[in-house]
This record gives sequence, structure tokens and C-alpha cells, in this order.
Amino acid sequence: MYVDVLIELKNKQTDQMYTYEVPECLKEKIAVGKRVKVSFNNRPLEGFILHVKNEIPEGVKILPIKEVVDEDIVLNEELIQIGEFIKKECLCSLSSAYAVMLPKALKASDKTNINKKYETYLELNRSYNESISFCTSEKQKEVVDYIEANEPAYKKEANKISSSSVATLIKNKVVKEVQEEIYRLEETSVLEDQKKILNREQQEVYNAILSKQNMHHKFLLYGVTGSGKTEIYMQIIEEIVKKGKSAIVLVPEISLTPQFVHHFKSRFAGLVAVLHSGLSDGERYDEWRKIVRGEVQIVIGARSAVFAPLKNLGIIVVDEEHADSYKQENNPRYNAIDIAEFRAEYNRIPIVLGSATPTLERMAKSSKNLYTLLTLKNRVNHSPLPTCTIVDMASEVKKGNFYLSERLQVEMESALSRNEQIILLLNRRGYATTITCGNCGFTYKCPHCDISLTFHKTKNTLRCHYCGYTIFKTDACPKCQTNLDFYGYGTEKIESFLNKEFPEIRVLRMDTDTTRRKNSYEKMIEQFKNHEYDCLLGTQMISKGLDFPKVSVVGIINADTTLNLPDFRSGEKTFDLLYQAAGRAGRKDTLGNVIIQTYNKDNFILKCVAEQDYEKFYNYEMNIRKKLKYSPYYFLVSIKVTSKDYELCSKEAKKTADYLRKNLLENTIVLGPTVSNIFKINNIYRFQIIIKYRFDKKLDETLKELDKLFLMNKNVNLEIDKNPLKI
DNA sequence: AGCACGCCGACT
DNA sequence: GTCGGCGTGCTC
Repeated sequence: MYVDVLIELKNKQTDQMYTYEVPECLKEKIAVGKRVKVSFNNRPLEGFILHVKNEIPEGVKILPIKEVVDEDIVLNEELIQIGEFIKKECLCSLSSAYAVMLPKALKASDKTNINKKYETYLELNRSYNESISFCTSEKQKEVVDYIEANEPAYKKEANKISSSSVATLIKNKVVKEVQEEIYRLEETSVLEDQKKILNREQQEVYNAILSKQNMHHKFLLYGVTGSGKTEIYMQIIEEIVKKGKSAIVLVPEISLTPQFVHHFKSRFAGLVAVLHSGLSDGERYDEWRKIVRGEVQIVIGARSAVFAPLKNLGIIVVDEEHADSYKQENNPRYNAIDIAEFRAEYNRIPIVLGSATPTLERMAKSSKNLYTLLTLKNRVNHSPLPTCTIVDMASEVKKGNFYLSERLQVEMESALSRNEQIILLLNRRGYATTITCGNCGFTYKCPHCDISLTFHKTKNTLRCHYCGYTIFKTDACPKCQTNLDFYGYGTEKIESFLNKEFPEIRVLRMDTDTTRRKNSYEKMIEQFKNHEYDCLLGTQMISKGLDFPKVSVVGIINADTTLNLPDFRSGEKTFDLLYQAAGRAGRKDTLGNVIIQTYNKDNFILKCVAEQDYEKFYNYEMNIRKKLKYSPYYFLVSIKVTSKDYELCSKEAKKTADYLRKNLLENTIVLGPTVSNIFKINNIYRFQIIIKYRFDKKLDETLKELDKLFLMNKNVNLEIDKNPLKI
């Protein structure tokens, strides 16, 4: 008996099966999907069994397996196929695909040492029925009485009476120890969560989805903020669970707040496992085992929860489908939504992708009937959408208002006088330096790609990192002739400004700096909800999924920061962010008021936000994407060539672009190479090439070949990102 | 990935 | 003469 083993090494040189012999004594334990310990090139390593067979390849030496690690199968048939899918999509090794899918405790790695946790109980040894007579002291008697009353009793508690007596009783076999596996996360008692009655619109969505519950079907649920999507998800899942089937709910990490989890846990007590980044390795392992053993039927989690090995899957829900956190930003760069769709098809079940601002890609697919579009046009309690006002900061600056416009100040004061709360949103400017005029708001854009140019200080140039278009930076603004050195400001600056100018406002600042500590995010949200503060000032992390009934004013301090990001999706991202933030205003009985401050008062996207008109935005943006050949009209691939050696990097990037131009079809566009957005990280230079294509049957093969060519070259590295969310 | 193997320079 | 530098190649 022989097995093909996939070794834990993640590099592509060893991305193949190695055959090992199974010793007679281990035959019983062998199964596809279990881990084994082997010797590989004189090193102790682990690997997965992927095939069992009886023949051996010729001309290779065969070593025996040393040990079978697992009792239970780690990679079931579905997970094995998901791994293959990731390998193909992300052009990565199979090993790194499985490594990204599994919790640390179950990865193939000689070093993992995360164990099950046990609780020790004590029981009386029944064969020593007259046990009491064996007790030689008062203390021992006391311990035996305690155990008898609480059997099986916690050893921890018995030890409190007298640990030495407990030890003696165990030694004399009067009492026996029983080990029981326990989970690190205990089910917390939760408040009642009332099932709500669906309105007609919600009911229609509910019916549509459930009508396809026994087949593969893709839904795009487009529902305005506050239209009650979560309630629909819960009621659908209730039906699915009743039939004995299971469900996966994916949410962006940021939505995985106690508030959100609470709804599910109280509605489905004891049936929910939650996977989020805050879990320790041990906790994650425990949640995973609950899933494998079928003890839970619902898994809620961020990106990696899409790999949850639930049996008898009945539905997959992806909330906030437009969130870019579903894509992993390091290798392997998988998109959890692609995996979710793979699993939905594999299991022949429906998948629901929900959003108030669907991505253009999926909205476009729905118009081609690749998704069934379901729409929720109304908010559940018919609370009106907030009013939105655009304020021209260019004229405010002339009045001396750099941060807060007159209008916003007035609205803030009136909210405070009514004892209501305020949210101020300021997106930290992106890592790329774009040059903006502090007087009129002018930003340099590439005439070919319609994205902001990035400033390169060393050469005093402005470059388009899509196509390489380059100009020299001028000292004066080309539009209004004033000084062009305006780098913007962050939340910290606004906080100190507010403290100085409006000392009566209690300001809570929230950004990655103030929420770094564990649980501080939740704590702050709770504090703001309890009205310990009047004003929540923060970056985009405060714009999603939060429900503050007393907030009546939302101020967007500088809408241009996202608008000017050097990315072709900057318009879409701006619309998403501002629309979601606006949705925070006036959620119950207060009428919301949203003030958008900008230097681009005539910007069409901001107008769409102000009118809260997704369709208008969609049509406008689709038109631009079509004209400039961006997604969803063209598919994109981003290729990064990186090296410590600048000259070599530049040379190899050029060679790569030439290679692509020669090997890809004629209609495919290859842009670059150009220096990457951040062109030097840790002394490693980065060049970038962008491929735009519609149909190119040679693409996959060409990329694979290219990848192989770069394997030989140790001084230059290649990164391929298919369908990147950020370029 | 890492470890052996091998081929060169500096040193007791 | 030997110790150790790291470039190259292979791993069931």
C-alpha cells in the first residue's frame, strides 16, 4: 500500500505528489485527507494524503510513513476540490492553498502543536462500593461526600477542599478521573431576539429565495440601507435549518460586531459557530471541530469562514457583497465570493449576495441574468432617507473655514441642542501621494486612464501608475495659480481642532490608531451608543453596519480623499462609502441630515450620493468603464515585478511586458511596465503591468509559463493578481 | 524551504 | 593543510 503525499512546503518547486510506503501497522489509519509525518530530504515534515494506491512509480526511492497524525479526516472531498480551485485561480501551489483554508491547528506543519482542551472530572469508583470506609481522614471523607453530591464533579472544585486528599483517593482507586474534551468558547447567555414580521417587499424576496432552496441559484439582493436584509437572512436560514441543512453567512470583519452576532446567537441558540480574527488559535480550532462534528448548523464569519467544512450545506449568504475585504490581499489572493460561488455550485444550493451598493460587476451580471436581481426599495419602518447637502469647500476656505463649513457647524449645534448625536467621517488619505490644490481642490489626472497621478518626490514628477504617463510637477496650481502643496489632514488634526474650538462637544475619535487594542472597537461603539459622547469622529470603519438611533447629523469632512485615490474604482468606492455613511443618519425617528464637504461640488458621483440614487450612479459609472475599458467590460490582471535591484527589476518588467504582448491575443491590452503605486517597500522596488482583456484563451497558459520562467530567477520576484480590487 | 555538496579564500 | 564562506540542486 502506497500513498501520494502533498508536502507542507509551500513553494512551487515541491508542488507535486511524493509517494510513500505505508507500513503494515499504519494501514488501518490511512485515509485521503489525513495528515502524515514523513521524512523528506532528511527533514521531518508533514503532508496530506491525497491518493491511496498499490503501484509505485519507477526509479525513485520510496520511504515509509512515520506516523498518521489525525484520527479524523481534515480535508474532505469538497475541501480538496476547493484547494485545486484556489491553485488554478491564484496560480499558487496546492500546499499554500490548503494552508490558507485551514485553521492553524490543522495545517500540515511539523510545528503545529495546538491541542484539544480537557476538563477533568472525578467519579466514585463503583467497584469499591463501600468507598467511605477506605477514607483515612476527615478531609478525604469530605471530598468523597462532595463528589457523591455533584457527580461527576469538577476536579478543580474538589481540589479546593484538599488537593492532597484528592490525589490520595485517586492513588487508592477510591475515586477515578474522567477526562472530557471541552470547547474554549462557552455559549454566552444572550437576550431574547424577537422575530420580526416581514413587510410585503421582504416577503417577496424571502419567497423568491426559498423557492430555489433545492437547486443551485445565484441571487443579488439590492436593498437600500435599513431595508431589513438581515431579518430576511435569518428567516430564510431558519427554514433551511429546520430541514436539517446548514448555512454559511459571510460578513466583512468590521460588521462582525457583538450586535450582529447577538441577533443570530439568540435566534439560533447553540447552533451557531462564529469565526473572526479575534479568536485565538485554540478557540478557532474548537469552533472548527464543532462544525466538522455537525454540532452547529450555522457559521458566521469573515473571509476565511467560507472554508467552513459544514456538511449538508443548504445556503450561502454573503452580506455587504461590495466590501473589498472578501479578497485576501496577500498570497494566495483568493476572493471569498468566488469560493462561495464554487461551493454553492458544488452543493447545488442557492447563494445570496446582498448589498445597498452592489458592485458594478455583479449588477452588470444581473442584467445579463447571471444573477437574479431582488430589490428592496423601502426602509422597514418607512423612515425617510436622510437629506444630503453638498458644500463647496473652495468658497469656505475663503471664509477661513478649513475643516468645518458654516453649514456643518450650524447643523452640529442644532443637533446638540436637541440632544442628538453627530458622526464625522474623514477618510485618511491613501498611502499614495496625490497632489491636491488647497485652494480650489484641483487634482492632476491621467488623460488616458482617468485616475489621479501619483507624486514621486525624488524626480518631482507626477505619474500614472496604470499606463506610465508622466509630467513634471508645477509649483502653482494650473487651475487657480495658487500654491500646490496641500497634503491634507487626518482625524487627529480634526480632533484637536474640535477640542479647541468646540470644547463643549464630547468627541470620540475612532481610527486604526485608537482601536488597535483588543475589544477597544466594541467598547467605543458601546460608549457612543450610551451617549457618553456627542460626536463620533473616525475613518471609514465607522461607516458600516452600525445602528445609532440618536445620530441625526453625518458630516463628510472631505469627500475628495477617496474620490482622488489613484484607482479606477475610486468613484465606486466614494459612492459606497458616502452612501453607507449617509445611511447612518436618522435611522429611527430622527430625520437625518448629511453634509458632504468637497472641492468638487459639481462632481457627478457626489450628486448621485446627495440624491441617494444608485441607478443614476450605476449608469454614469458604467459608461466611463466602457469608454476606458475597465471592469466589468474588461477583465483585469495586475502583475508586479519586484526586486532589490532597481535596474534588474526595470529590465525584467520590460521583458515581461514584451513577453505578454507577444503571447497574448491581439485584442488584449498590456499596459506598462510602470513603477508601482508605492514603488519601493523595504528597499524592494516594484514595477507593475496591467492586462486588460475580454476573452483571451491564451491568458491562463501564458501566465503559467511566465510564472515558471520567474521561478528560475532568484533575484526577481513575480506576483500575479487576477481580478484585483485595488491596483 | 532548507540541507548537502562542492568549490574557493584566509588562517593556525 | 583545514575551516568555513555561500552558490547550486534536490527532495518520494
